[in-house]
Amino acid sequence: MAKSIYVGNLPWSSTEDEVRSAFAAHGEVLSVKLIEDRETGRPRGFGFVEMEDEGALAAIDALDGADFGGRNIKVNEARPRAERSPRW
DNA sequence: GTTGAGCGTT
Repeated sequence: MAKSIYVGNLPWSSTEDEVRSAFAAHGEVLSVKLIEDRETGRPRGFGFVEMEDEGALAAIDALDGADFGGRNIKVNEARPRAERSPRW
């Protein structure tokens, strides 16, 4: 299973490809998800990255507070999210 | 054409 990573303080002009490239340098990136306002469609400036456990820890330790697009991003382990479709 | 702490919906 993979580990979810929260990435905040991102530039509004940043893309998933940039985030994926930055995280891919420290481990295998399974998926990248940038969150944007579902109502207005504007980027919220943060996102989530799925990586393997060791890669996630390495990326968090290496990219937390690192310079990304001219800003120091915040990288931490993401909080558990509610299931999209409960089976019961 | 804007803004700046935060935790997501495919």
